Amino acid sequence: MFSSRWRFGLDRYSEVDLFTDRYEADVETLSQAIRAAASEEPDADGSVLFGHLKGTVVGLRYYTGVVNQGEMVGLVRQPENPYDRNAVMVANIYGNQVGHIKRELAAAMAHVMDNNLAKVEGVVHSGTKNTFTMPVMLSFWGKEENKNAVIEGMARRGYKLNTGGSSATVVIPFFFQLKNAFDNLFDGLMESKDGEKEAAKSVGTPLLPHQKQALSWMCARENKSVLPPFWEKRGELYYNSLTCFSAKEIPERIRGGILADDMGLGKTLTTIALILTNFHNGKPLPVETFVSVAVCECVQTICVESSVTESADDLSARTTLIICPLSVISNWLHQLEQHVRANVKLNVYLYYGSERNRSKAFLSSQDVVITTYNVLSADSGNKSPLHGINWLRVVLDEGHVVRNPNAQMSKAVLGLKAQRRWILSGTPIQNSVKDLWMLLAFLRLKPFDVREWWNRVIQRPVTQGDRAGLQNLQTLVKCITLRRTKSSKVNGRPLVSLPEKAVCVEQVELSQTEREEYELARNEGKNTIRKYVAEGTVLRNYADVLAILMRLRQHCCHPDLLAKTSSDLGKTSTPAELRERLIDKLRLVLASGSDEECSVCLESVHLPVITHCAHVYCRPCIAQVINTEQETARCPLCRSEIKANELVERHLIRLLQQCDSDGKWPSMLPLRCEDSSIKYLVVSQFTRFLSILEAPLREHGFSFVRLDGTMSQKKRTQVIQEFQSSAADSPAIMLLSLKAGGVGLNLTAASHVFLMDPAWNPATEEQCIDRCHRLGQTRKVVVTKFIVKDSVEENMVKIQRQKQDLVEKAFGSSNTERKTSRIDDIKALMEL
DNA sequence: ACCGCCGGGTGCC
DNA sequence: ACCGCCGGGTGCC
Repeated sequence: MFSSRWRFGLDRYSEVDLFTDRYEADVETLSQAIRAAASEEPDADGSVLFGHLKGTVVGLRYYTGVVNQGEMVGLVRQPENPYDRNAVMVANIYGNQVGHIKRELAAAMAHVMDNNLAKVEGVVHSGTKNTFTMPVMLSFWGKEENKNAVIEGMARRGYKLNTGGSSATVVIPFFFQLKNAFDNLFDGLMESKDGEKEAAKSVGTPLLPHQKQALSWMCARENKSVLPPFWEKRGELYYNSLTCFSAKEIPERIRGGILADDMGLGKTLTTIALILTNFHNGKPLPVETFVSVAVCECVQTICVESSVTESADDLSARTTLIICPLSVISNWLHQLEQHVRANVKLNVYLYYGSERNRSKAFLSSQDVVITTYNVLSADSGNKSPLHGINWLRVVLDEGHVVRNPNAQMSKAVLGLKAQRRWILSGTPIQNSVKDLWMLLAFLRLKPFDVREWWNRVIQRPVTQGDRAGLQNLQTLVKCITLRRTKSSKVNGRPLVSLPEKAVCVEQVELSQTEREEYELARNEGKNTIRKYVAEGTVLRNYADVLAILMRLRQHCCHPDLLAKTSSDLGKTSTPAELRERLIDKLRLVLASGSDEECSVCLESVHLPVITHCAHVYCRPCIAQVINTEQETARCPLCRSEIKANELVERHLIRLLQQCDSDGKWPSMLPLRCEDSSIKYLVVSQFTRFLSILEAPLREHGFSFVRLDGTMSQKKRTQVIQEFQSSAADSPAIMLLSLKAGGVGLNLTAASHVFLMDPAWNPATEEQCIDRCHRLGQTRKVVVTKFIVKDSVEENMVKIQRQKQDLVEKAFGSSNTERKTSRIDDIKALMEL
């Protein structure tokens, strides 16, 4: 199953006998990869070349548009043309008309174009000096299924497409190289951008070296007149080497670009510094200060670039408009407050809410106006003040959020008038090359702000694996982007250094009762496993073995965690009552955390089902157990008989948010809040354990929030914001489910981490710790791992690194050697 | 000659 | 356009 485009590509190869069948195995992966990279927009990058045709452009002498040798031209239907409703206009890249396609050919093309059977593109190879007509090479592109219709339709009108060309050739061996290059498109964009610039005095926070570099680069991008990528001066003309277009006037330079630094490197601070440092003519923004002495300092000219040429600018433009997602508005306000000197009066207006001041005069008198994409989008159309102002600068924060060109938001963004344009984004490409178009269009990077040219010159070549296309894309991105990652280095030193991290292991003693209960369970388990070992049935009962381990781990956390067996549900229940209770139980389990671990696969429960003995598993996992053991199938956790038709599924249940919060204060949480500003992450992989912790935390008057996998994205954002706040009444503790949230989760407000129970996979723990031990962390990070002494937890830690291996062996190949070592692992774990 | 041929006028769609 | 086409002038060789 591969895409028609690729089938087409392969047919080509067999035709020209370049490749043999051995490449066919790669086709699936290749097509998938390309599809993923292109997200298939059928009219652009999903198209194949039908063929070429030499045509004629006529009427040159009536129009001013000129073309160069090799220049691409656009073909536009003119159904309203009074002389011929089939008219096809020929225009150069700036949209200046060059001529028309000759009538008879236009009639044939009109049929193809109007029925959307193909897109027709033109390149002029010769005759550019002609007075009256010139030849044009037309190529027809479209969906594979329309190929024959187009070829036949043209042939019927006397035009035979030459289908022997090779422009659509996809050179497979280069593909992976290209794919790799594309993945690294935004890497290493620091070359020759290593000047540093001091921020204006009004910036109160000293910039780090890499931030000074960024400031220097941003000022240069705003002030220096550098030709945009692919433009060069040839005599009196400016020439674009990609499209072969030339113009007398200097192409409009891109004043701005993409700051694509990793999260946490200070894009916001750098942008604030830019606003204050680079006003007109490279001078700082003139701001009022409360202390007269400081006025002199602030207005003082710092480091005026000699190449500043702003004569054509509207010097009355003052305001920088910042557009961001709602969730980061507070961050901007906070950082402006934090980084702008206290004695500096910067006029900042938050253009948000129904009472917002829509006066253009008022808005353009501000230094900074902040608004959201939604407000901008809602405003656009009906006399939007934001669209009526010629801004000094527009900044798109988290710029990658606008990437669907058809969205209202995108149109609103593209309609803004500004002298300088910036995009801030940690991840400028979300999915594919396509995402870049919006960014280039916003920056008005001609000619790529027109989709056709972008598609023809960059997107299609790149998605079809063309080397030159990718190289052009790289050049393009390189010219307008600055990106550093956390691992980038300045003068051989890392950009930022993280504060120290200390990890200590706290051994926890079980109370006497707990120890007795634990030993009981352990001996039971030991005996069971011993029996399996003796019978040689360890592997057949592997799920059971893992369940035993799980129960022991739960013992180490809290007795209430231990799943109740069916006897607790009441043996006298009627089947209907039992079912009712089971549904209730499953609802509780799901409500308290869908990332509950399945005892069979050890992963978060996926497609949860509950057994009649009230244990929750992934449906596929438990189905496999039942399938293997057939009528003798027993619950891996409690050995009750289980039947496939007795499993109760989630979709029968109306999920209710409910927290199981009874429980007793676990003695293992030694919170000492000496410094009241220190915040804590309390992490467990058992969300029910987090629930158990809630009551005692409440009792002891701790303010806390909770983040687990069951929460909606909106709720998560809200909780994170609350926790990250430095306000005095903000929560000091976050109860965090180990697997909740993505890698991007930023919990730097916390500096202490309590890992309440060891995870099978040490990488999971590391990831969790990194949520607070990351850029933005100012304190030393202290991590405490609680391990119950003389328990399975200790052994778990010992074999943590082998866990992945263990699971693989459990469900992997049937290799005898592996089986033996697997059994050894289990024996070690149980101290057998 | 209801043709052919010549040469001037003319010219996108 | 150093073309093609059109239409008026013209007409044996």
